[in-house]
Amino acid sequence: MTTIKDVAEKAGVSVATVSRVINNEKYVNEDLRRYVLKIVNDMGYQPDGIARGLRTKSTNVISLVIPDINNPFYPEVARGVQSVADEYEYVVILCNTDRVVQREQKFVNILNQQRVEGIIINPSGSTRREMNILARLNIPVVLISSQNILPNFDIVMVDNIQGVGLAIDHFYELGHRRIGLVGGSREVSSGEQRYQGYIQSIARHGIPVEEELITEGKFDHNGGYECMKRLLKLKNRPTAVFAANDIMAIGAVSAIYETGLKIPDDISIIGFDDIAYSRMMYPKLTTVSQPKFEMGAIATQMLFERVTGQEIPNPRRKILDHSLVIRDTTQRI
Amino acid sequence: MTTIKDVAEKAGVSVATVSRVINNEKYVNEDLRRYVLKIVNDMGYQPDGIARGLRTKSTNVISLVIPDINNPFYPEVARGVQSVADEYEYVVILCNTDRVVQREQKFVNILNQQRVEGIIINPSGSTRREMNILARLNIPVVLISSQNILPNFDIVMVDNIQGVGLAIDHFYELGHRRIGLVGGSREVSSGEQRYQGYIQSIARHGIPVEEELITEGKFDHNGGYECMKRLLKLKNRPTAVFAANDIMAIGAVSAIYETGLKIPDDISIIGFDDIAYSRMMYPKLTTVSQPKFEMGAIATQMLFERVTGQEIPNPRRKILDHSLVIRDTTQRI
DNA sequence: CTGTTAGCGCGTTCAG
DNA sequence: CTGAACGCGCTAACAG
Repeated sequence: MTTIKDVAEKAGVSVATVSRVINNEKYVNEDLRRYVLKIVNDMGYQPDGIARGLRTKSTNVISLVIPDINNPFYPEVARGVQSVADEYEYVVILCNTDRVVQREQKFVNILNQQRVEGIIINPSGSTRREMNILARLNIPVVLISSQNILPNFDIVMVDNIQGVGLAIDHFYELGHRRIGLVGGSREVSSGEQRYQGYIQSIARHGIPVEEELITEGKFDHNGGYECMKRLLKLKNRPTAVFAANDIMAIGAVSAIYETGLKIPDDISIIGFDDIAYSRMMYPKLTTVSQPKFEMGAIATQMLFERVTGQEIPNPRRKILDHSLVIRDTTQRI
Repeated sequence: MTTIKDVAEKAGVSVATVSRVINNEKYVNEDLRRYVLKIVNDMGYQPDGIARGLRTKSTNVISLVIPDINNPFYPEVARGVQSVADEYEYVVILCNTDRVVQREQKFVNILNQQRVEGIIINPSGSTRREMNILARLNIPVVLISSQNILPNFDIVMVDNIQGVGLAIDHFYELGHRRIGLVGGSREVSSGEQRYQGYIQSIARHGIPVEEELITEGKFDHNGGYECMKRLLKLKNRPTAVFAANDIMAIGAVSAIYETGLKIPDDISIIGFDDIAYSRMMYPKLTTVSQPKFEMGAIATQMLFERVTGQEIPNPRRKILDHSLVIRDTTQRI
């Protein structure tokens, strides 16, 4: 690796001058600048980001920590993150925890050591202990799609309770009264919130909440499949089902098809997220849409406002718009 | 941030001793070690990865550069990469180029400056120029699912030509003779190879190659959709279609459904990759399966063999097994 | 406008 | 077994 010193020697100037040239500082003679630049190019010199980082206390890297890279929701968020990170000339380290909290903590530790300048995270769990670990880091943290137990972090999310409300309202208007829940793990905040949204909406319509209609599983395809299986075994099975996310909804669809039932003729179904696949599948999935790319982009924007040292005293909470996208998996009873 | 010096002062020892303790070196008194360790924990000291990196010339980070994070194929590969990176206590910087070559080059430059220790890449393009840029880096590079123009890099891939052969053979055995191609961009090597596989297999069965049955589009849902649209407009449309990857196949399915045709009754279809959706959708997609997770894991393993300085003289080429997974989108004519 | 000097935080000699 | 001194490659003062 050629260093700044090599360049300086070859150019017959001091390292300081080379440093000034490559950092585009003023106060360097135009001719000299051009000359040095030429040498830099000739030698293929690229400044060592590590050494520079040690000096400037900046690494130009942030990180995105997510629970499930196989759920297309997160890649879409990641694209949003990258798009604004690009503007700032930052790279992003993507960490996928596969929902194991222990891995998440290990990542956070390593990231801290690597001196990333900020973290955007959708926690794999939401206990106070985990939040404390994040709080102890001395770098900005933005939470995505997650309720904060400690009021320390900026948050970007949609209103899950209202979102689920839209879904249940739609079922109600279509005449459904026996509505099941294919719920996600209530140990993560979106799981809990969507559960609450279900309960509240059902109650609001004066429908009795029935335990047997409520299931809970992992936030993935198999989780949805298993939950739906249970619902289908009921003597009096639901005519409509809300699933806590699209992947679970797709799992539920698989379960329903397996028993020979038709969608939406026999059972209506609504998901949450509006991943790309929802409009690629047949029948196309009715779902509560949340702005994934924007969520990543806005979170990153908020992160950089802190990374760049702007003093923003209070944690901010940004609620993004959601909407019900009615497609082909819902039908009047 | 507390530094090694702070710890040393508090413990009343030299920084060298603290360094030895945290790096688990021998030759330090057991009692002293325990004492220092306690101080380290009390103060919550974490060594600065940047400073350490400057000294040791190692950053403990590698990178994975992919063209399309929205194609579930790549997240699966990424999981494989992460799984072995974890073992080595490395983190991985994920760069998504959205298939723009220019972005890829920018990433590679930044990564080089950040002194990542190795790169796993599925190039967004495959020109000699791009390969040269990679070759000039002085770090190990492993190519995934990509032919190498320059014989400089380790490669992990499946035999695309044989893979497509499996698909065409299956069509042939089912009685199909009019077989269309929903092809991916031939500017990337997997696109070109799968095209060649199609041509060769068709010819091998003594079927005349017809230009009108061959289309080419972007390697995504819309690409497949557009290609299929063109095929459907033909006076004499194909009875079977091979798509260059599953996402394109799903796009083709959308196009077919839009015209009211049935799958597989009216048209049979086979994809490539075997992404998770392929078995979640209805009808379930027949496809050529390649081992995604393993591909990432093996590539990373090969990368680390070079990162850790083992002298492996010749570039290696690892061909992984593929197989045809027959599901519900193919049928006897 | 340019060069000299001094660290950033750490790991590594080399003495002791 | 332990400590003092040096330097990794770079940028930030401070002189000139």
